Formats: sequence, C-alpha cells, structure tokens
Amino acid sequence: MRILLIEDERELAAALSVALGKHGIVIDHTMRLEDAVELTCQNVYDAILLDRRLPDGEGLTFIPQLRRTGSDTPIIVLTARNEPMERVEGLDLGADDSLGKPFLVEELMARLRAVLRRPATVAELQIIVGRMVIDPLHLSVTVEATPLNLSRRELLVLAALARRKDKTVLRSTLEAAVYNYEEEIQSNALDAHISRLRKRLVEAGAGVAIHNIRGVGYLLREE
Amino acid sequence: MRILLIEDERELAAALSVALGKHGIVIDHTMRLEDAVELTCQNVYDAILLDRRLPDGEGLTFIPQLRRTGSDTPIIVLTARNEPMERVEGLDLGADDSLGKPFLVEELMARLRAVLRRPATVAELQIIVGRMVIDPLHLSVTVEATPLNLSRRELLVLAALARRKDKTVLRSTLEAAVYNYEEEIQSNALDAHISRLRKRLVEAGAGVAIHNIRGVGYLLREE
DNA sequence: CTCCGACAATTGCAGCAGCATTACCCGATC
DNA sequence: GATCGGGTAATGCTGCTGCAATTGTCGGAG
Repeated sequence: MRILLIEDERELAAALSVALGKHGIVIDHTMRLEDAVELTCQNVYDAILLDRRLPDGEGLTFIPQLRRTGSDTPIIVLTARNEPMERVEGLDLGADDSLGKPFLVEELMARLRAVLRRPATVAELQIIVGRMVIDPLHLSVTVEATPLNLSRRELLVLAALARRKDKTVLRSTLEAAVYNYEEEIQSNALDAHISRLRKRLVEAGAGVAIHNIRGVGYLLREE
Repeated sequence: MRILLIEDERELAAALSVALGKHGIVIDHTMRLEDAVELTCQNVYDAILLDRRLPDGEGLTFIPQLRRTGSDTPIIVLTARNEPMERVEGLDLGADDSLGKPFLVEELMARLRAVLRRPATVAELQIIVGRMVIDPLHLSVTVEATPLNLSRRELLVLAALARRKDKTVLRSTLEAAVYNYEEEIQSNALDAHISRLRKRLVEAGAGVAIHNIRGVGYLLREE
C-alpha cells in the first residue's frame, strides 16, 4: 500500500511515516503542491493525505486539480484544530474524508481503511442534463449559469428524474423520493408538482422534457 | 434522498428530521435495532445514520447484520462525545464514516454528501435479449440505448417471455403474469397484446421474434 | 392433395383509468 | 398580514386495453 502525504510539518510527517510503516504502508512525502501534482502523475497511490496549510498555497486547491485528471484516488484532508467548517470545506470539494489535528494514528488508520474499502468514488457532485446543472446535494439548479428558482419538492422530483436520465422512474419511486411515511398523500399532489415543474422548465428553457409512461412512471430526456 | 435514522434521543431525531428535511432529505426514524432491520428489508435507503447506545443494545451490531444481507448502503455512526476510539470501532466494523456528538448539521451534511458521492449501488438485474435490454424492475425497455415505448401490459408479456427465452411459456403462465386474480379475462385480450407487441418489436428492430406454439403457448427467440 | 375445423392474428371501436392542468385554500414563515 | 409552498379537487383529455368481428394459418383426416 502506497500513500502520498502532502504536509509541511516535518515532525508530523516523520511520525506518520514510522507509524503507518508499521502497518505496512509506504509513504511518499512532499511539502509542496507543485510536486504533489507531478508525483500523482508518475505514481499510482492508494490514498492521499492532504494538509490544508502549505507553503505554496491552500491544500484544497489540489483536489479539483487531481480530479480533473480523472483520478479518483481517495483523499483525506487534515485540518488544523478541531474546526468543523474547515472539514466541511474539504469534503465538499471532493475529499473523501477529513480529520482534525491532532489525531490518533489509530483513527487515521481506521479512516484510511474505511476509505479504501469503498468502491472508487465517481464524483456525482453534479448532474448535467440539457442546459441545466443540478446539484442534488446542495439542492440547487442553474440554467446556463443563472440559478433556477424551484421549490423544495419540485427540486426533489427533478433530481430523482435527472439521476436516471433517459430511464423510467417508477411513480412509487418518485413518491418515496419526496414523501416519507408520516406524510402520506391521498391526491394527485405528485402530478401537480410535475405539472408545475414542467412549466418552470419550459419558462427557463432548460432543454429537457418530462415524459409520462402511462401506468408506470415518468422519464426525463433532453430535447 | 431517503435516510434511515437509528437514534434513541427523541430531541436529536426531531431536530435532524427538520434540519435535513430542509436539505431535501426524507428521514425514517426508529429507536430500536430490531425495527431497523425490518425497515431496511422493506425500503431502500441512500444512507443510514446509526447511534451506538440504543435501548435494545449496542448499535454497532447492526452493521454486520446489514452487510450480511448483501446491502452496501453507506452507514455513518454517531458516537457519544468526542472519543476517537469509539469512532475507530465503528469504522472498522464496516461503517463508512463516524461522527462524534455533538456535531454541526453542516458537517453531517458534508459527510453525507461525501459518502453518497459513491457510484450508484446495486447492479440492476437486466434481461438482455436480441438488441434489447429489459429492466423489469423499472418497467423499461431499450433497443440500442433508445427507449422503447411499450404499454404496461405489453411490457409484462415481453418480460415474461424474455425471462424464459427460447423456451415455451404456457398461455396460462402468460395470463398469470399479466393479470391478477381479480381481473379475469374472457376474450382474446392476451392475443391482442401479443399482436400489438409484435408490431412494436418489428418497428423498433428489436431483433427478437415471438413464435406461437399451437395449443400450448408462446416462445421468444432471437432472430 | 384437399377440405375442414380449430386455433391464432389483426384491427376498429368504445369505455374508462390514468394523466395534465388550473384554481383554491390552508398553513408555515417572515 | 403578505407571501410562498404545497395538498386537494374539479375538469378535460389521452390513449390503453378489453371486446368482438373478420381474416389468416395450421394440421389432421379422408
């Protein structure tokens, strides 16, 4: 197992090198982002440990850089102190996990194991369909970079359809995506949402159309 | 997006339900492990939030239980206080992430997003025959990636035949596949469906043919 | 080979289930 | 109290689907 450590504190790097070495992990260490990019081109790493504060810039900028090369190597971001929001930023940029310093080597190992056993991360940060970009995790939609104002339920319907673009989505699946058990519906509420959603998509020129499959469900296609 | 929350603190559960609800997440909540197992059998969740201390036992026991059913639904363990070793135990039992209480909803959301970014689970089982791909779960058929518009009954007939490709399917078997007990038919409705189905299959160039076995039933073959 | 009966294929038609749309109103939120 | 989201219900419409009449096909008996 080979890991890339991007970290400017020499002592921490040395300590990790020893500690992880005992677990049979080989560490390549660099202190500079610039070198990190090159190293990832030349080697295949099983995971990357990334510090945020680095001499030549903010560590997080490395994440999109790496992802753009098509790599899906797991990244664990190391953040200073126990700052939740720092961790949030890393995760939302495409990191797979985030850990505040100081940390137990035990926990780092456990997080490494967790991250390594999951199938390669294919970032579904956005769904692009027609002229729209849907971010289902942040519940936002833009058409040609201008935000589209949808209500929460409309957005849930849209996201559920867009995830299965060009494929049928069962009516029951849509209902489950929008409603939980407590909020059972007894009317055509879903139909109403579809209708309103269609209207807005047309107004916005979203470049998609929602088709109905009678007796089955719905389907979203580009037009 | 649908999530199962296994947690015995009512207040936390209620708060999360509201907070995540605003992010468009539907929460099913239970306080007992026993119920959790049943719920996961009946529903497909995008993720599971699991508390460790539960009235009917240690939450972590749920993880192997779930995994044994073949499910790979992401699990995030919520641990009491900020105890690194508690988090380690959860991760090593197969959880995907672990978060100490108390936590910011923001961080939980970010970790959810990170965990959900993984490729869509469950390889859908499909029937491939001729140039067609039939997805009986979603009631859809595609010919060379372009969706084929069949009515519900036509689709049921097709799926029943395709499942037993190259083998005769009794007329009575087909009827059972398309109609339930309440809806008995007294005419050649089935024949009519076969006829219309054949027409559509030819039009679409599906690469299959439905043959009749006189007095017995039908049979689907590639051509 | 021919004829005949039984079974199968096809198609128009009518009824109706399911869908689309709109207006309305309640409740939550600010 | 103004505004927005969203559930409900009424209305009109579409096209699926069961039915039946007609035509076509198979296979055995003579």
